Order: sequence, then structure tokens, then C-alpha cells
Amino acid sequence: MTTYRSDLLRVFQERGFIHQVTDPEGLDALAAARRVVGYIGFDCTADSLHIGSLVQIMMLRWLQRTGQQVIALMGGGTTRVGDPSGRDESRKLLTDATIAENLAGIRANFAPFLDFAGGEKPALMINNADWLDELRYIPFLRDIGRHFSVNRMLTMDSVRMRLDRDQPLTFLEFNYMLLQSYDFVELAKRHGCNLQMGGSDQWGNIVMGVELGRRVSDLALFGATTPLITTASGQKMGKTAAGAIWLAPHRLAPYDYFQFWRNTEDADVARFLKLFTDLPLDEIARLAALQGAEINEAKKVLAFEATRLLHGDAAATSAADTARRVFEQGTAGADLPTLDKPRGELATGLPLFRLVVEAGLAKSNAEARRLIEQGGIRVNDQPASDPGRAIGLADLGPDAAIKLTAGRKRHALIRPA
RNA sequence: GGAGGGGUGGCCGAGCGGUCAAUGGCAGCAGACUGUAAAUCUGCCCUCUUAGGAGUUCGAAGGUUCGAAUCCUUCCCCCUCCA
Repeated sequence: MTTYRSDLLRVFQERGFIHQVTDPEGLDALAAARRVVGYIGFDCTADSLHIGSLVQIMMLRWLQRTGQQVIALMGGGTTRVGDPSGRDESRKLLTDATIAENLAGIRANFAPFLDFAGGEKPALMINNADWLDELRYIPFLRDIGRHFSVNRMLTMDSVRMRLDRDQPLTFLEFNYMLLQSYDFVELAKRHGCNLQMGGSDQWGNIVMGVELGRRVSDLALFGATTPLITTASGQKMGKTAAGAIWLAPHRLAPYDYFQFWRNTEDADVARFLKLFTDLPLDEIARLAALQGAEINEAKKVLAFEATRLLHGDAAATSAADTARRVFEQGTAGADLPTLDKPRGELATGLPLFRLVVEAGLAKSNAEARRLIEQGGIRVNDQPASDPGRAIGLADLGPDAAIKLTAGRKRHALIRPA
């Protein structure tokens, strides 16, 4: 293991951000002189990023915190093409209107993590549509295309995976790596960018950009990738029943974000603390030393810190408070999802299974019935096994609400309105 | 354009005229055990239901048949080889 001189690479290494680097010594020297201008590209395939991009965002954050220039590149142009990396099916083509909406949403994801306004080197946010949309085909082929060998491109993982599995790869997608390489060179020319980072599946694309820079303009460019973050039990991180763990609060409530981290597997806690919080390493080492049920304390810290970074102090405190009330005191908290029901309807009484659906604890009446029949639903912490049982004002608990619980962890409140 | 092989529930993948709402695996949900962890075991896993049933699924649309995911026709999409 190399010892780095620069804060940047030392942090990256100590905290587990680095998987591969093109020229560690060269980059270290550049970083030690605080002359790194680093970027990561984000395609606009949804109106929010999710936790799968969080390592990348945290990398940009550290880049800025160690005194380097940060560029968050929005893939307004490349999203129109679609990156085949890591996918064995083509992406759906998105309309320009959708891409524009998505871009706006993703832009907002970065605000909590990077400083775009003040400081010595405010982060830049740039859209590659600025140059890609205007590309002219023949000049592009002559200037850029001639530096790419199809033979070489065919050996790239992203391409080979499709070919090996007999999955179609369109010419459109095949061009993605050229465009990404071109982005890197364009950013180098426009903003002196010299480092591209990304997930491990981006290694091929990044290396091609580095090479293109050298061939076209004799640029010294660097590339680095993060490891693929999986859970200790081997699952790809960030997928739950409810779907992806989104960063945008309109997609996933801060309380649920908090709970996601709170439920981290034991074996992942230390690694995640290093990657997804700003806590100093000695503090993390202390938390990582906890054993058995005490590990829960470390998980609470992880959940709180991760939530605080994204949603702020107030939201994190509130989420932690709700979690404490619900799980440690067995009561209810303000952040639980709440369904307001007209008082009149509650006076009459509603069948339990319907409320379970309306409260979002089941997707269909049938599923709600099953859940109840299997003993998976509690009303005010009392087991309820009759799907048709009428729930009404008589069931109001101490908080002037009816608490519904599905399984161990999913809670919702019904309030008369 | 020609020849062949395919498109099945979130994914993989059986079925090839009735016993098929469709074997199995993964993922997911719930129960037990626990520490809001992992592992393990058990149950569930299209929708609606007054619980008797009913309705919609096997690329799309037609057709044959008492009866089709299974046969026929046309169309759409994918793969392989040839041109």
C-alpha cells in the first residue's frame, strides 16, 4: 500500500474510496500542489440520484474539502445516448423534456454536499449538452473518431458483456464511450480539468478519456474509480422493497433515509461510516470496536450523520427522535407516515385491510388481507388477525392517532381530520 | 432479403391441447429466533370479492376447438448464420 503525500489521496485511501487509479504518483503530486480539477459525470436518467451515486458525491465532497476544484458534470447530452456500461439491456430513450426535468432534480441533490457559492474554490456545475448538442458529425469523426480503435472498443467490458450474452448493443450506445472521452477532454480545455472519477464500471470509459487527451492535445489526465459498494452479504447496495434509496426528499422521506442506514448490516458499519460520513477516523475506529448489540450505537451514529449530511440537522434530529420513540419506547413519532381520515368515516368505522392499504403498508387489498391473516399487522401494538375488523374512533391511542404496524419496522399513523 | 431459433408472472427459467393463476430458483413480504443486524427455519407472493366465487395474465391481434401459454394465420420485437 502506497503512502500518499497529498491530503486528497490519503483521505481517499484511508476511507476506502479508491478502487483503481491510472497514475497514483502523478495524481498525488498534483493533489499535493492542490492543482487537481476533478469531475464526475452524472446521467439524468431519473429526477433524483440515489444512494448508488453517493460514494461519487462524497468523493467530490472530499475533493473540495481538500482544496481542489470540483466539477459536477450533468449528462444532459450523454443521457440522450445512454450508457451501456453495466447493463445487459438498452436503456429506454428519454425525451428531451424528461431529461431537462431530471437534470433539474439531480442538480438539487448536490446542494447539501458541495459548496457552489462561497469558499476558495466554489464547485462548478456544468452540462455536457453545452458542447455535445452542437457536435457536427464529420468533424467529430475526423478529430475524435480517428483516435478510437474499434478493435479496442470491442474489448471493453461494457461492450463485451453485451456481445457475450447475445444482447443487442446499438450503434448509438456504442458511441457513448467516445462522447464521455470527449467530455473529459472538453472539460480539460475549458476548465483545466485533469481528473475524472467514477464507479468501477466507468474504468474503461475513463481510461479512454485519459488516452484521448494525450493523443489529441498531449494532456496529462488522470482517472480514478471507486469500488462497487455492496453489502457484506453481497447484495448491491441501496435496493429495498420500496425501491431505490433516493436522495430527493420527495422520493424518500428523511425518516426512511435514516432508517435505511439504521438497518445497515453489522459487518458494513465501519466501512459505511468511512464512506458516507465526515466523522474523523479515530471516532469511527472507536465505533467500529463495539461488539454485539452495542453495534446498534454505531448504527445510530451512522444513520444520524448520513441523514444530517443530506437533509440537515433538524431533519436528522427529528428522524432520530421518531426512531427512538417508535423502537425504544414503543410509542409513535412525528416522522411516521400519517394518513388523515375524515372524522365521520372513522366514526362509522373502516375495515382494517382498507386502512392498511391506504396507509401504504400494503399494495393491494389482497396483500393487506394476507398480511393481516398471517399476523403481520398490529393495531396500536396489539396483534390483529381479522382483515374485516372495523377500525374507528374507539381505536384512537394516546397520541389521538391509530398506530398501524406491518412487520417489525413499518409503521403508519391514522389521524382523524 | 433468405434460413433457423426465440419472446412465459420483478428477474432467471420450466411447461408445449384439459388436472395451469402456470414447477423450480432468485428477489420481496410476514412469522419464529434476535440486537430495528446477519444466518437459519416456516408461511405467503396477479386483482376484486358480500369468501360462494369472479375477472384478467404466458409479445400483439385474429382463428381452430367443448376447452389454448400450448395448434393455425397475420403482425411486432430479439438472437444466430447466410446475402
